[in-house]
Amino acid sequence: MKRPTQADVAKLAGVSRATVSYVVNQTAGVPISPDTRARVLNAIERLNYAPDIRARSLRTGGSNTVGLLIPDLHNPHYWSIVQGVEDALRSEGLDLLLTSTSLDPNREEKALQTLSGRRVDALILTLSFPEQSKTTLTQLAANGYPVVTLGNSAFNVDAVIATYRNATAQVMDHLLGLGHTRIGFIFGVGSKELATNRMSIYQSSLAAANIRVDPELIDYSGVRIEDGYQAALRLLNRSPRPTALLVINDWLAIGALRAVDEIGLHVPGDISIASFDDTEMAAFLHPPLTSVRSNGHEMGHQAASLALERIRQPNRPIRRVQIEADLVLRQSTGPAPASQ
Amino acid sequence: MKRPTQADVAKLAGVSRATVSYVVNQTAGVPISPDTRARVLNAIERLNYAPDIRARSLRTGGSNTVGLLIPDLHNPHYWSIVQGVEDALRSEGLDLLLTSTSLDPNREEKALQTLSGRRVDALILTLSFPEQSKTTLTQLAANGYPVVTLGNSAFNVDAVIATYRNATAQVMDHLLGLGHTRIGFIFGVGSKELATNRMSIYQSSLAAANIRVDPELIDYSGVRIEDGYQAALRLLNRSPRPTALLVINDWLAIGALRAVDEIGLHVPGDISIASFDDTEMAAFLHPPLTSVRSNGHEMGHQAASLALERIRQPNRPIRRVQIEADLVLRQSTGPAPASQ
DNA sequence: TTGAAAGCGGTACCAA
DNA sequence: TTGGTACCGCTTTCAA
Repeated sequence: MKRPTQADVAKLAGVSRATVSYVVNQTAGVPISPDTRARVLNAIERLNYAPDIRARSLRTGGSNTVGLLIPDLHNPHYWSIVQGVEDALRSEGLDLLLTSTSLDPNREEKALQTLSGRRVDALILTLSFPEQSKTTLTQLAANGYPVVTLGNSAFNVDAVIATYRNATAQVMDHLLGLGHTRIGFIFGVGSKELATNRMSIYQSSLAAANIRVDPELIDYSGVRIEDGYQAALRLLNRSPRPTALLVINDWLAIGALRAVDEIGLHVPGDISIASFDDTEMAAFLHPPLTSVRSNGHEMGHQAASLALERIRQPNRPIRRVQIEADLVLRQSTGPAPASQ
Repeated sequence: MKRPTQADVAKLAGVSRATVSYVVNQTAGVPISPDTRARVLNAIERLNYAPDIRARSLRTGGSNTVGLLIPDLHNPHYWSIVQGVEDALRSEGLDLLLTSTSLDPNREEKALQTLSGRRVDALILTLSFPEQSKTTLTQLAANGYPVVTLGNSAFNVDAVIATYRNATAQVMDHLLGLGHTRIGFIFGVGSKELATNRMSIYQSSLAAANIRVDPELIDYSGVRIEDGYQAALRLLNRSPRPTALLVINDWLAIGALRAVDEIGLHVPGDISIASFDDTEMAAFLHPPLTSVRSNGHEMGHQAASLALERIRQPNRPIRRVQIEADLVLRQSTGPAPASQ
């Protein structure tokens, strides 16, 4: 039981294959008599014909599709990126091909190859392991293939990056200003390189306040909620106990909140918690989270725009779009408890 | 700057296109001399050649890819479905093509067509608007195209369905047993048809306990957290106030928890909350949610297995896999408050 | 207004 | 062990 092809339609309608193509695509400048058109349409209907996109794309050279690579399905931040890309693409009538690498370094490069092997019109990449994927990516770019990196500007391609510098400094100042001196950091990220800048600002902010950076207060956890929970338990068992926790994303912060709760402490009375991303849920948690907003939707949208521009203007100079993160204050941060 | 093709490689290596194909695919039964192989490999390397998957798939008839349609990126339940599908596929070396419809009825059918137009080897569909997509889907199935529906068994195709019947009755009995008589229902679902069975059990359970089904206690909300929050506010403003809230999924339950909090009430002291899906976060919320677990990962995994079977055995009889939801009790449900 | 045929980039059969 | 070539399903000149 094979799917019907253009030829089947042509035969049934008693026309040539070219004619079928004309009516299917409403090809400009090729007038078709109402009668023929009707016969073709009828045949299509009866056979339930739908064109083979592979063949069309092979012939025309364009696929009308953009490929998107994201690292991990578990972090809601990425879903807003996907949503942003999708919205932008859809409004231009393009399709989205989505792949996740589940934070597997080997998968990432393979996925890259698969995606580009499909000859999608452009690639939007949120890399977790830039080092691993470097060769493949560089070669693609060298071939003139439209590539946009998201959250990474280490390659010679269009890029969208969130600049966490100021906002991270702000959140640290916020915590320091509230009198916190022992600030734990739950650093659960797929690949360390992704967030080194945030780490270094965490450290330099402490240094600027004349506070020693205590390695015991930095926890390199996994990326699941459970990992955030465990990390928080570990940190809260240090003594003296930290009075604030900075968490690398909202998702892990959920786990941290639970840990505080189970130990019988309160947020923000005993422990302040601040995180990154400000995803949809942040404002609704208990208590609502102070979070550094990095607007995934906007990032996705911009990335898609860059991709479209590049498709239409292959030779325009490389562009980098920066999206400035900002701090959203809510109830999960407060003054450090008076004494310890 | 076009990407190199097989022909380019052949020319550079001084061999025929066929030979290139042989070494690329390590075609069984076609021995290639070490020398030629080396020359070809070298040419591939130098040109940075990667085969065009469209062309290959066109010729071979298989794409090694399964398409997955999900309704909505906002509900974490779907994330776990995607993850389940992906895991199953990956272990068999297949690729995943993901599309979301953002709960737009028009998009759903269009996405269906795009996906099938790509001639992926199979389609896994989580339909929100079965009525709209009926024609397209039926025709695909009639053509013998491998299709698996997830959460819907209304079509004559392989299907994975979660049976909520028992677990929903259980959660209702649980609440009724705790003395709740006014149980609100936040029914925020992309399309009503998706959860009518849960609704009817909600109603019949009440009836069986001789409790009138109060339409005022059923809130048809949207699908975002904010919607769940607003719905809860509305319900909690009824008088007499409901003492328990059943929420159609964990995501909306986050909003409901927030609403209770803001009104100054407590869960479960004043209000019990139970929801569906039992996604990763449920156990970590404040308080941990009583939830009907429908194991999205398992559903996705099973769906992928059915798809694979169907690909390999196009004529095997249609199979339906049922996944029984079960109730997970946590701290968000408790005895109804003594008096009102 | 319609049709014939070349070709997109591969695969695989058959011959050499 | 390698090469020639028909063909997958479509688009797009060019001619009729």
